[in-house]
Amino acid sequence: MNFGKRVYELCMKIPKGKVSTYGEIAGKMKTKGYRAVGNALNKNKFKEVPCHRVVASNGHLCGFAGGLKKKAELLRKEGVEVRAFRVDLKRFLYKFR
DNA sequence: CTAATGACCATTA
DNA sequence: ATAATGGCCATTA
Repeated sequence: MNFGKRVYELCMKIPKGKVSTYGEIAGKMKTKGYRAVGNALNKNKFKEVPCHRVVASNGHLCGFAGGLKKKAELLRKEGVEVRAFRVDLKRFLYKFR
């Protein structure tokens, strides 16, 4: 499960109040397995990891193990403006170095 | 090993 | 704007 660990590390690297996309994460890990990234989180569903800060490339919130609603609320609590399960990537997207 | 699934993405209509 | 299609990767059955 080295792959899942990679995603885990990257997710926790996301600062509070910012969000990231599966595409960015996948690109950072030199792979195009966007789906594998989300899959790893879903299967592992680390509760100690801010996986809720990861949204789709279009800024739309995808499924979340535990409740999509919860994910939106969590993001809002962090300071991210969530509108109809959508986030403004222009302002809240954190680009990995 | 093969087939199917999924918290995806981009293109095209 | 939404809908459909093809492609990508890892995990699971």
